[in-house]
Amino acid sequence: MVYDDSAKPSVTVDMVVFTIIEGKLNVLLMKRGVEPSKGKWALPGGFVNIDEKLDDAAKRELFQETGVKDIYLEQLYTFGDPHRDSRGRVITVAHFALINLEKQKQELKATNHSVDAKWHQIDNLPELAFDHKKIFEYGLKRLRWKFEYSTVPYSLLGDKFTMSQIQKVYEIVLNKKFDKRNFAKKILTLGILKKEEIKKDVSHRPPRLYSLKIPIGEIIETI
Amino acid sequence: MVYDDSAKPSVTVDMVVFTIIEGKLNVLLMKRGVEPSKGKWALPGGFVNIDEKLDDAAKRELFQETGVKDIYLEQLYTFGDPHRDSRGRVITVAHFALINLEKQKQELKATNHSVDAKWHQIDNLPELAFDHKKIFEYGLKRLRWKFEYSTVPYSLLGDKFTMSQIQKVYEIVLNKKFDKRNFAKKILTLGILKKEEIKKDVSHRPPRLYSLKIPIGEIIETI
DNA sequence: GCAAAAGTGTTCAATGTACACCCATGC
DNA sequence: GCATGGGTGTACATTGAACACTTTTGC
Repeated sequence: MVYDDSAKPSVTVDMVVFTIIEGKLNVLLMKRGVEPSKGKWALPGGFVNIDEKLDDAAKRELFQETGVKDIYLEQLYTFGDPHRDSRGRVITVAHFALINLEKQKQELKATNHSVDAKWHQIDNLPELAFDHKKIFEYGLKRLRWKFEYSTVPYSLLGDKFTMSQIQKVYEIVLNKKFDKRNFAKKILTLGILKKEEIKKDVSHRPPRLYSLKIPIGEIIETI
Repeated sequence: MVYDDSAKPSVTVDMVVFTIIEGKLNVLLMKRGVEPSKGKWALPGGFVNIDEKLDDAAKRELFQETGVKDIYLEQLYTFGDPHRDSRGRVITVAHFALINLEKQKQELKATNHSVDAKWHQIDNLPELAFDHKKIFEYGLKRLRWKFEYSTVPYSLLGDKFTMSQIQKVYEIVLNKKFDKRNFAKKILTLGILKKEEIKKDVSHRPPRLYSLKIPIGEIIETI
């Protein structure tokens, strides 16, 4: 070891996990069962193991706490104010994640992990522990930024989707409406969608399904 | 303390510091005086003190090692691969910095700090220690991104500058040429420059000086 | 008067925005 | 046949890109 261990900060990961539920943008929060801030809501997260990559730590914590896996995850920012945590010096590497709840449903039901984890609509959040409000806001800003400049929005959708499903996701996250002709034009000229079959069994004109040509997150590199 | 200190990673800050020298983009490197990688070049950086903010640690290390201060600094990314440093688990919070060397000149000369610090042209870098090549490349990407979408380019200029000085800085960093009519039009329509006086004593048509209306870094928030 | 860099406008292409009607299905 | 959401094109404004000549100064 390089210097006196007692002078070392602790390192945690925290996650701002977004999903869409019933047409609303939601973020995952945990009710804290221990001090400090016992009973308050906080972002999911925990300590990084000594031999573990940062994003592996984030995925492990999220799975342990909620049973959720197979998510889109990227690093957000590192918060290291000396007094952000009353337990001592705790530096947290915040991450940003998106999940499609439909794909996870069995998972969530099959485990008991989610007892103190709950989705909250972002326009109606409780008070958050530590500096988690700031971290959440940073995550929300990143989310909206990503919707302008990347393919990550598709991680909120299934493998195949209709144009109006894409549009709804954008409208929910960016909190504004789009003209559907212009929206379709813009999305299609990006050239990232592959035409799939026409969806059947709907009580209106059957829509075309699309899928992604390229992996999620590939179009513009995170900066 | 929260858990066994021996299982704690160490936390460092590293910096990718850019400047322009003689029309070329340069990055600051330190020759390592101790193992591991003794004799190799590395990004400036060091351990974070227990009661110190991350960006304060970055500024302190940079000042200790080079005598440089008053720089533009922002957090870049946190690199935490368990095997990135042979000394053990070392998580580094990388930062990105820009300095105007003209403003620093007295400083650099007045101190002895710079003995093993040296500016290197970015198209002619030596082999770097640890994963610093990756960190450098991430910093360069961020630098170019910032030139498209923010006012940070002005941190490479003095308080007053001519349009062609701005253009040169952009051309050096982005490594391409611009048409001066289009360039001036684009910069001026951003509305961030204030007209200053006309520069005198040049052996050609005297240019107008400009200054920044708003603080550096304000136009677009870092994401 | 000449060398050096400064300053300045128009045309064209591409992109973004506003806007409305018909279509295919289930019931 | 009607309710539901799906699909599509044109006109206009804005933005970005190409392009060349005149101006002001020091020497």
